[in-house]
Amino acid sequence: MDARMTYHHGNLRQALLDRAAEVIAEQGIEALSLRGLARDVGVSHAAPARHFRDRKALLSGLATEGYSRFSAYVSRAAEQAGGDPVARYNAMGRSVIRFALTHPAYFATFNHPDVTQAADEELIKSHREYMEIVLLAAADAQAAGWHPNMDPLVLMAFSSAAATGAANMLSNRRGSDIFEGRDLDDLAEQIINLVVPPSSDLCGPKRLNQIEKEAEEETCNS
Amino acid sequence: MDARMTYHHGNLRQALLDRAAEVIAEQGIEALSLRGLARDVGVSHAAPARHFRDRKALLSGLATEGYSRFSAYVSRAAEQAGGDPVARYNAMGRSVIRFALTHPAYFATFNHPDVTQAADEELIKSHREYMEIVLLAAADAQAAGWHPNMDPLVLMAFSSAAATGAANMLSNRRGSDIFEGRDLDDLAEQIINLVVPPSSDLCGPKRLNQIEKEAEEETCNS
DNA sequence: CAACCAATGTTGCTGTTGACAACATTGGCC
DNA sequence: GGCCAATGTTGTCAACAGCAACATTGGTTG
Repeated sequence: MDARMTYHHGNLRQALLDRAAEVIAEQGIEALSLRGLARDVGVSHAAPARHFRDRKALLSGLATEGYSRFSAYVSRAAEQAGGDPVARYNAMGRSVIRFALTHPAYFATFNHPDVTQAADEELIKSHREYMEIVLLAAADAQAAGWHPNMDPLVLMAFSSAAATGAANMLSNRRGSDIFEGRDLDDLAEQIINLVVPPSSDLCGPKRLNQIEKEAEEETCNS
Repeated sequence: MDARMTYHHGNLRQALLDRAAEVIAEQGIEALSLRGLARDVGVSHAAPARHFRDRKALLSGLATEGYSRFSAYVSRAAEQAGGDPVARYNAMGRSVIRFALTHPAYFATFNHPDVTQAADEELIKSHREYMEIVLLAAADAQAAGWHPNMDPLVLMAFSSAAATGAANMLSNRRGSDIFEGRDLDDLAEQIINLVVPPSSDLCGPKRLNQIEKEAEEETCNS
């Protein structure tokens, strides 16, 4: 009843993005239509075109916003994890899955064909910023003893693939899958622990002495 | 000019699936329409409805067929890898990525929201069969020394997530991503080697003695 | 202050698509 | 020979994307 009464909406672009996130979370990404959004926001059917050329552009905008939030979310998880770079990287991995489960709408856009095929400059930039955050963190973890001899880019690719793959698997559950009855958070933690051992008790040259001293059990495998 | 002349097509269902795979590979999954397929196959616009209730059902059918091929493809890769269960599992991981790159149409359906949200019985069965193949192979690799103390289901989830995540990442490349100029096959191999060490030189209790004997370098980390 | 104008929103139109209903053709089966 | 289930066709409707022509607004500038 406030801004809606005026001819100009005031912040239509953001209103469309917000409503789009709601619709996706409620009814899935295929149920999204520009005209539907226009109706929901209380605006004529062609108004969205001033802000988003077409459906792809809207999804792309949503993905751009999503990557910003994703970056912030993952960075915050890293900060809260303390000082050990390996523990931080582990926490980042877990946060990827948590983000996918708590913000399914944004996460759904990341892999949507409409978004991945036609990416505009802004989206590419947003995505690259995210990847660079992860790459730096991977390099830090490496410097602290995680796979010391690997190419950091490969390490980043591996861990990103595992984390987003797990996030997909756990959020897109099919009707009767094998994970029936499992605790998702617990499963996620175990998976990420296989990607990045949670603390710095790594199985590598730098740590072999330490391992030998221990009870010869599950330093690397449990 | 052969079967098309008769009133009944003869094998419309399969013709639609085949053409759909072509269209997706050429123009992407969003460009797919039932009416377009009907035109391409030379049949009236409502004929496909006899075989696929709606677009989702078509994609679901394609995914079902895709999982069958996927299972066969991955199983074949395992067979060709020889007898060592760990090497076999590694080969299966690489084959997942190869499948995604060589059969993008089928792979694209696996993660499509229309397919993941409404899965029919057949699709669920087809998907489960694939997962069970992988689960058995994971258990074999485990018995041969790969992460001996972990829950096999978690191991399967981890490696599947990593492999399909990597497949997604490498097939859905955005415009200017970090992997510019890299050899995809090489990247894929390195990633999978981080998931499952290629041969049985594992980093685990059973192998610690062996590690100690070696030159204290990259048994686990390179 | 008045005219202008760029940004934004509206109305109306066209073509495509999905979904449905009524009808036609075919081939197998009794 | 007739029945009938499976399959394909024609016709129709509503929703949508995309476009064009027009309307309203607020800020800018002479």
